[in-house]
Amino acid sequence: MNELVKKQQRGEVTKKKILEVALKLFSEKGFNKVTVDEIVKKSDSSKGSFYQHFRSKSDIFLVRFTEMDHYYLEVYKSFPENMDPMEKLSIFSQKLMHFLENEMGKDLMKVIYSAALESREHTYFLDSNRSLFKITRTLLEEAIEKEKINPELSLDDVSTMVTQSYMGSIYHWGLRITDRSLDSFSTPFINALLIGISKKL
Amino acid sequence: MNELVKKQQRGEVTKKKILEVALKLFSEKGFNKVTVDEIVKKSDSSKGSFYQHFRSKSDIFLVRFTEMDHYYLEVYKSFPENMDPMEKLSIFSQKLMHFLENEMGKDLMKVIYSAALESREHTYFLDSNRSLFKITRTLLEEAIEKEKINPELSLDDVSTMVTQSYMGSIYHWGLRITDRSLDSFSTPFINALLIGISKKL
DNA sequence: TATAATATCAGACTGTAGTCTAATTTTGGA
DNA sequence: TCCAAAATTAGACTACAGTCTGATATTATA
Repeated sequence: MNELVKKQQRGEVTKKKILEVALKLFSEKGFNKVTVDEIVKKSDSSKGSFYQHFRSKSDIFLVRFTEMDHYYLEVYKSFPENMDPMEKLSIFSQKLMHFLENEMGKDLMKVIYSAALESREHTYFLDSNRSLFKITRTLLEEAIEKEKINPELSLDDVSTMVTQSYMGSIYHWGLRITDRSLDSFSTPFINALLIGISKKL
Repeated sequence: MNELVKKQQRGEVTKKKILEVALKLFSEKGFNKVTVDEIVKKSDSSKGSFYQHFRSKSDIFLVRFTEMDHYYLEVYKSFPENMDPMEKLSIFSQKLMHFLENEMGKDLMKVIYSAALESREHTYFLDSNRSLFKITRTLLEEAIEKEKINPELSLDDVSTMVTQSYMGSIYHWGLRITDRSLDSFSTPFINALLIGISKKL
């Protein structure tokens, strides 16, 4: 065991150290007040190591963001089999937003949202949200099968709309200087959208 | 006349020159490939002048973006008096997105959306959209008066939702590498939202 | 018109993210 | 075990947005 750990690449240890120190500094002082030089100094590392393990300063946040994939899956699996798929979607979205605000925080979300627009690799954001998109797509697929959704809309259509509504909620909240919670903004919005795409009786 | 022009502050002439040169360079090479040094050199100006007239490099784009206020008002005023307010909103939104894509362009929109998240002055974005928000709010007010909207929703609620849907449409489109137009993404989304906030019969 | 206050301008300077190169360590195959 | 290839590391260096200072021009006021 010990040997196995030791045989793990030295690099992984360094990466973890840098990640920890960086996240600690970001939470203490805010992303913009922390420099990469400070991070590498306080983690007894170097610029070379930093950029060996992370593509950019904001990549630190992206790594944390992406690590949380498993949470979405847990929420998804927690739904009872027979629950209305539109209700699942609504609750899933609400829990997602609550999670993003409380576990990730506004600073992180703003940095990621901004960096995604600036990054030339379009994979940046979409990759790290892949498992999230997969879940909402699955839920929407179920809703279509159960004829809960306006039959004029395709799975791609509604899947895009849900993505747009998530992005709109988060971006809007990121801009506002407010104490109101993200989900207090997002829930009415997403629920209105879900009504809008529902099959009319 | 000539005298009046001459009496205009020297500064305004410089500002205009910088703006023109910068926009030309941005459209030729893209925002990120143009440096402020290049802009001031090619406009026979200096860093001092640049930052005298603009708060930042991206402020150039914001100025252009904000100059276009009057367009929204024209569209708004073009609607016949008796048109359904929800239809007005739908058409207004569609024209807005078409305008943003074709007159502003994706590069500009991405830069502005990203800079807004990074700027410490929260006025950055909201200010430059003030007249837009005013119009959508007026349209929503009219819709509420005519009882077209779910009475459980306040004007603030629906106004926020429309803003969220605009931001979501634009942000989502900004991320995607696609030839599809912005309004082909935004229109179904915004229309679904409008259905979702409508008063049920 | 004289002068003080303000606006404009030039360009050197600073801060910081990210790159590059060369040294060192680790690993995997012979 | 030995060595070549690959991974890791250090830190000097570059690029560039934005700041600062001091000079010059313009305007407002007396």
